[in-house]
Amino acid sequence: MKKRSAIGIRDLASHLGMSISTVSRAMNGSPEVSKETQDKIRAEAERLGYRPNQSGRSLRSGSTNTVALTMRTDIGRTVAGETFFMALSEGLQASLSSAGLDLLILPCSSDQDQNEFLYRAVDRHLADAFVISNVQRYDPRIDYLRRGDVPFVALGSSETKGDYAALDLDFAGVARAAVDRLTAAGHRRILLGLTSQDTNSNFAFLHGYQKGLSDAGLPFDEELVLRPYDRIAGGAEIASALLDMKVRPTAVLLIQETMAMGLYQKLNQAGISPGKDVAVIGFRENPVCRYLAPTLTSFRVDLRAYGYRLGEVMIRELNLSRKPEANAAPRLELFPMLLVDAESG
Amino acid sequence: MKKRSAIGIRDLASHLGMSISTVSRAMNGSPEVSKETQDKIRAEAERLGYRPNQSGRSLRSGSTNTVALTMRTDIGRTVAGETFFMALSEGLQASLSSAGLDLLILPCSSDQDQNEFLYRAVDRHLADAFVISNVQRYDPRIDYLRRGDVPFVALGSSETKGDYAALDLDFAGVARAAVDRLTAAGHRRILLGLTSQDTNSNFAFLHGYQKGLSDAGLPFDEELVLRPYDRIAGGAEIASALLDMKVRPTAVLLIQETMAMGLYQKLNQAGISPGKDVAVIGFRENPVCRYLAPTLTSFRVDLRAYGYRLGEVMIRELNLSRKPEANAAPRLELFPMLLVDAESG
DNA sequence: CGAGGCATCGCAAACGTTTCCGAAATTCTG
DNA sequence: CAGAATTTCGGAAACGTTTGCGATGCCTCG
Repeated sequence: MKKRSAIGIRDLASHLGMSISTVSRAMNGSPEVSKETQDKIRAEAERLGYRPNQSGRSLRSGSTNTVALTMRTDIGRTVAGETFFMALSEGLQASLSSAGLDLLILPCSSDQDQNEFLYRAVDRHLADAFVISNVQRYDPRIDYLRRGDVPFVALGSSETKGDYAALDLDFAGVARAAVDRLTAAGHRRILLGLTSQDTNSNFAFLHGYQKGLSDAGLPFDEELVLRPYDRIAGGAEIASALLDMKVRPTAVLLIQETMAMGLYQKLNQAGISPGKDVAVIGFRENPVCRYLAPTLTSFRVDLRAYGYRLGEVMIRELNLSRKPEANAAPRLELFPMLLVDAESG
Repeated sequence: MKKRSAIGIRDLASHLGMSISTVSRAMNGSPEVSKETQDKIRAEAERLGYRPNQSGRSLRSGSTNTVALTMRTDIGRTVAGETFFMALSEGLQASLSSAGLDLLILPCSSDQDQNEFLYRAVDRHLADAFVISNVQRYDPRIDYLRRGDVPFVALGSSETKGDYAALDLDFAGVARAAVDRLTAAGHRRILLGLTSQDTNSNFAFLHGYQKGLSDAGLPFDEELVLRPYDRIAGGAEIASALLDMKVRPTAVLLIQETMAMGLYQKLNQAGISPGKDVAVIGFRENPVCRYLAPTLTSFRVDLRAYGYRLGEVMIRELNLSRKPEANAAPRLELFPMLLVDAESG
């Protein structure tokens, strides 16, 4: 059963007539071994197909040269998460590999607690560093990682205090810009579609929305904020709510662009045409937006670049000699997004 | 820097006043240690927050208790891809965890060679077993894994011979059923939209299509087979081709349902209404299909169940005492799909 | 020419766990 | 009740790698 007699460093060393330590150093590019010997060893390693065993290596050195990205599979299952994680990890991978790091994704299913899930991965030392996604407004994982002194980057902002790195899309900025645009076009009642999750992005989006309103001297009406559960079907919910209102809003701002599908459908059924009777703006452009009719005005982000930047931040964290300050503010970086001027708003 | 003074099995043993071996056995549920001692050890482990170090464990035992799913990120970046892998890995995870196995996703970006990518992961012994996806028509990874005697399941069928397990959606069956349905409705010229990739699913789909035609006594016309590169935009290409044909096809069968978006748009622009003037059937239903107008007729698969089944097959493979037969046929299992009778065809 | 420095490499001790083997304690058998 | 069988546990050797330290040879410099 355990047939796999892979070639080990010992075999390689004896083939070469050299010591294990020299071979090890050569494979790791240590300056202590001469250039020629390195080349010879590398060549022989290639010839014999030797690749260092990761377990032995990380057992001894304590590092795996790997960073793990945690991902909730139930999030991605909505059409929403769509291209997000794939494109992101593509950029992340590219960025990390330039520093000799590997990427690995840890999928956390909906029936698992995402906190316990992370703790387990950390304790088993599956990776040297972690990217946590689906960050909650107050996220205990952040404290855990900081306490354990394991490097990480939060993908998404949080209210949890402390000295750590975080990267997020500019939810607040986008919401504000969208509201600015709508008020400039004369809209005064703007429906806001959030999600039911307790993520910080909801709050940031809401704050941007409020800021945009006050910029225009408009009052904030709690009734105009909706938090449907499902993504696509949530759009229909929002449409229904809109249709039921006595003073009907003339614009809708969606944190989830896929909500536009349900919204469009429901509005059309009611004889209200989106983009004409009601302006619609979505948060993040995705390929589907371009095939809605009318095409959906939204904000574009280069997800691959976003992932690449995420990797850069991670590499910085790994090289950081940490002097943890207790109550410092998170080092939050917001990634820019660009307005895509389409037909719906 | 290496502050992480995690608690080890030695600490736990000395805390308990027992030997390391007993503790190790207790943690692994060995029958050699009495029930009471096990409980006591488990409790203390819980109290101290001890979790076995994965590196040490797998170095000694040679197994990681982990299966890896390889995934191309450029595939997933298409709209359908991500919901596919997310839902799949959710089911897979559930299934594997019932056998005490962990799941881990290895993302392979578009600028990496997916063969080398796998070889590296295998040689470094990142996981005990692998699920390879994006299986090519002749896939060298299969030979590699068989030669190395590492357990794996191919997610997707292949022409590569040998004694190995494979699981796939029933592309051929679906294509045939779709064609049967269309010919029964009187269609005689059916456009077929494949992808430009060299995957076996393209061939299976084509074969099912041909079988369906011959069932109805219709000739096969190579001209009716299109292989656009992009998914959504590919739909537009197909529409253009359709419009240009002298004898215009009255139905379209798509291996990629997202092609329907571009197809619909282009057809509508030309004054041809899909579902009325031209019947359209897609391969796999996804949430978007329901929001197309007209709704897209397609075939449904419970992706979570698909993933769950994948896990079961994997577990079977892991328990299999392998006596590799050289030229045996792959043990291919086809997962059933269900017709969703919608408006477009 | 001798002493010190540098470049290059080998020896052996870890890293944390599993597991073979033997020892001790307990129960069973005749 | 003696001996055998069984249960329960501890000692210690691995697993494959990295790395501190010491050894060797060679070069340089006073």
